[in-house]
Parts: sequence; C-alpha cells; structure tokens
Amino acid sequence: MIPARHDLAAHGVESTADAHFVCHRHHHANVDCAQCKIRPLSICGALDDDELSELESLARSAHFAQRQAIFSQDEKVDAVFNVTDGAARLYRLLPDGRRQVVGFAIPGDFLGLALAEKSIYSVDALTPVNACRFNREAFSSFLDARPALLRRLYEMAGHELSLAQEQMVIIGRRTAEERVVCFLIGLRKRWARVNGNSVTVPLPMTRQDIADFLGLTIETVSRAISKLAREKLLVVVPDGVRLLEPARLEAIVDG
Amino acid sequence: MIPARHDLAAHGVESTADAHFVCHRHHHANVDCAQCKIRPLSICGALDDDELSELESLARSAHFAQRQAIFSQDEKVDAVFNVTDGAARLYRLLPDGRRQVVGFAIPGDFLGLALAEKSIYSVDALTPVNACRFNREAFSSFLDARPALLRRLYEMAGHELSLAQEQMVIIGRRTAEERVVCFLIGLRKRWARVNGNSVTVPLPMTRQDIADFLGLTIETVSRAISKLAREKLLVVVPDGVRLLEPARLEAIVDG
DNA sequence: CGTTGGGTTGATCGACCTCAATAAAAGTGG
DNA sequence: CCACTTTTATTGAGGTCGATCAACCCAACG
Repeated sequence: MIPARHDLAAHGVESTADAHFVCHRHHHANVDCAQCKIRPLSICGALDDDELSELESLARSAHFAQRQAIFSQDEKVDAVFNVTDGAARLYRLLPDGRRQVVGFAIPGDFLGLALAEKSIYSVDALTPVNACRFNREAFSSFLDARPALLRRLYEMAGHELSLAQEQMVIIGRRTAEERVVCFLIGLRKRWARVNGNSVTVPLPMTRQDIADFLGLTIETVSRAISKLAREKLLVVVPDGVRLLEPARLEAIVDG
Repeated sequence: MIPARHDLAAHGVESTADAHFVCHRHHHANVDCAQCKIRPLSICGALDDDELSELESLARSAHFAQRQAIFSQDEKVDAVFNVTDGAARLYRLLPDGRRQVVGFAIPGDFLGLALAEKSIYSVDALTPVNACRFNREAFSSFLDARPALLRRLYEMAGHELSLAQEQMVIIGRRTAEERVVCFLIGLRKRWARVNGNSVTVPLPMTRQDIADFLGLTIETVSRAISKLAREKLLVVVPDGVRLLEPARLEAIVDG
C-alpha cells in the first residue's frame, strides 16, 4: 500500500504564490537592519556597514498571514526572503497527494537559497511571518559583486545540505520513536539560536506536518509523543513540548 | 525492531582516510586538463583558459583502489577531489552500525563540496577511482579570488541540495518498488552525462549499497528488481540493468 | 451550541523486515 | 585450469512495526 496519502485539499493554502503582492500595513516598507534582532543569525551578519546599507536598500519588508503561500512548487520564483519572525514549512507533493515536508524555516533562515528560477517545493507560513524580501535577480546581481556574501550563502548551502543528509539518515534508518526524538532535539537546537536554549520547544507545525517531515503518519507521531510523555521524558504544552530529560532523550538517539 | 542493522565489519574498507598518500604509479603526477573528457561536466567547465591553467597547477592526479577510503566520517578533510573515472559511495553510519548511503559519486562529481574541515560522512571507492586532488585550503583560497568558480560551486551545492530533498521524498513517501524505480531512472539520467543516454544502467554498487541508499533491506531491493525483470521492464546484466521500457518505468514513478 | 480542525487512542492489517536456505559469482591457492 | 572459500544475490516462510480504519476528545469559534 501507499503510505501517507492524503487529500490535496487538506494541505490547501489560502492564497497563491504571488499573494504577497496583496497590500498589508507593512508591505513595501523599507527595512531597518539596525533594529534587526536576527541579523547575526542570518546572511546579513557577513556584511560590513557599507555592504549592509546597500543590501538594506534592496530589501523590503514583507508579511505573510498564517497558511499563506510564500513559494509554490514548480512555479516561478521572483523574490527570495530572509525570515525575521514566525515559521514556515517547505514541502514537496507527489502527483497523488503524498507529501514530504523537506524542512521548516524559523527566524534567521533564508528562503530561496538556491536562487533557482523555479521552486522545486512549496513554502507556506505556519504562523504569521515577517521577512525581508529581495527581488531574486537584483539579489543575484548583488551577490556577483559581493564575494563575501556569496561565500556566506555557499556555506549556508553546505549547512543545509548536511541537514538534508542527516534527515535522510533519520528517515531511512531510524525507528518511529527515534525519528520523533531526533526531530525534537534538532528543532530545539535550531530554536536555541533564536530563543536561547530553553527546554521548551515551540511546535508551530501540526502533527501532520511533523509526520510528513519524518516519513510517518500522524497517529504514529502522536503515539510516540504520548509514550515519551508517559515515560516522563517530556510534557506536552500548548503549541510545543517541554523536554524534561534532554540527556536521556539524547541517549535514545546516539546510544 | 531496528531496521537494517548490519555488522560494521561488513562495510569495512581496506584503508584509512589518508591512505591516498601511499604511492601509486600516478600519484603526485600533474593533471592534463586539455585531455580531460569530463571537464565540461565538472567545475572546471566554469573557467576561462587562464583560470583553468591556474587551477590545473593546484591539481594533482590521485588514484584510489576499489574499497579504498577517500573520506572518513568525523575525520579531518585535507583535500577535495574531482572524480574523473570510477564511482564512489557516500554514507553515514549510526553508532550501532545502521548505515545510510547519502549518495553515489560518478565522473564529473565533486567530493568535498562543502569544504568543511571535518567530513560528516565517509566516502570510499566502489571501483578503482581516478580523481583530481586539490589541497582543501589552497582550493578554498583560490575560490576566494575566483568568484566565477565560487558561483559555480554554489550552484552545484544548490543542485546537490535539491537531489537530497528529492531523496527525502523517495525514502519518506514512496513504496519499495517506487524507490527502486526512482533510483534506476535517476541513476540512468546521471550516467547519461558521461555515457550518453544508454538504456543500460551500470550499477557499480552492491544491492546492499542500493538498499542503504533507499532505506530498504537487500532482500526487498532484490525482490523489487526480480519483479521488474519478471514483468519485462528490465533485464539484469553483469554489473547493471538494462531498462527495456523506460516509459513504463517513468509511469510507475510519476503516475 | 453545533461545527470544525486538531489531537489521541484502540483494533486490525499489511508492506517490509527478519531469518534461513540456496544459488551464483568472484576470488585464491595449488 | 580446477577445487575451495568468500562474497553477493536470490528466493521462501514467518514475524513485526508502523499504516490503516475508526471512534472519540477537546478547544476554538461563529
């Protein structure tokens, strides 16, 4: 049987790829890098003051409502984004509706890293998202004149690649429980750059999103989390989990 | 139960990471880019004549025997390679011996793309391998002075990333038979750049390697190939398969 | 207060894994 | 060149982890 097929409608989003052109309060506003809390986490951290102000002039602030599309699979990409607030999911759909989430974006993450003309996956907002928007071609040209930034992006691409390979190991060779634990530990580590390393891991995505990220079903994810809670390794809190024994969780994964 | 655990010994390689320092006939020989058949496929294709001769002077020809290690997981990387002949497997091991193959390298592929100090995976030769060897730090410096090459590598990294994400979809959301068909079609497409698009797909890797790439067991891979052969979609030939009906195979995958 | 979208839990089923036997290659040494 | 071993691949029988199907809970919300 075919695993994890579900209705395309179930993943429907409220808007199309270029929906970010609709007007919002903040749309087309310039950005203020000086105030930006996530600058050191993002590509902008690689720039000196002059470069930063140049890049700043290319950037426009953008906002996406929850569930709004940021990219759509197989469609043209005309802008790239640096996420400053909120979270998004990146996923690919098979023709019959099976879905694989290939990643989640949180503040500091760059969307459209490959600068490809067409997106090979869809991205939509899990929560309201604020981002810096760059015209793709303008950004690409800027890059050609700024080897330091290009180098930084190259390093980020290498990092993404290693995360993707790690995810292959998780999906290909780990048990359901291990997958869930890897996911929670990995996500906590990523949030740490934004939140400090709190033991509370925000989960802005649904169980279905987690399942589609881990190659599992929603029921299996739910059961795994329940089991971990029963074993007092974590507690489920609104919109997340609190890890009670990070060390024992780590042991499940690399023991 | 834990899937696909096997003895570490079963994957043992005959040599350590820096075994390429042992002498061979061609070791430390200069390379001759003018004679290189795979130049247009590789990073070198991005260079003009001046740049190429500069890069040529950094390159030394290297040879690896079958099963010899090229990189080792968690160990220092002091050189990167451009494969000119042969094939290699890239894989990660879990502490208990479970293995995930994250990719296969064929002529034209670059090993060490991320230029990381430590390798996150192991690489060893499936067949005798010839490659251009570059000192990692020297290559990295060369890169800083050659934005065009950096850009090319950045694009290659983006391509690798999209392959890795595609592989996530395959492992996470496809059935065993689909995985095997995706693998054969995808590999054929990659060989096409080297061999022309022959319907014969060379398989220098073992069934175990394929299984570890697809998140399956060797038995499941074997059964899937047998089934495809029984259905006259392919025939098994020494060291490979011949695809009899590529169109129907494609249909299994994107139907 | 009915509806709707998540989430949890239970019972059953099946795709793939495990275990086992055999076959076919590929080395190896005499 | 041929026994002998070792490695790799195939095939079968049976077991299991996670999928499927289904019921139910709960909070949000118009």
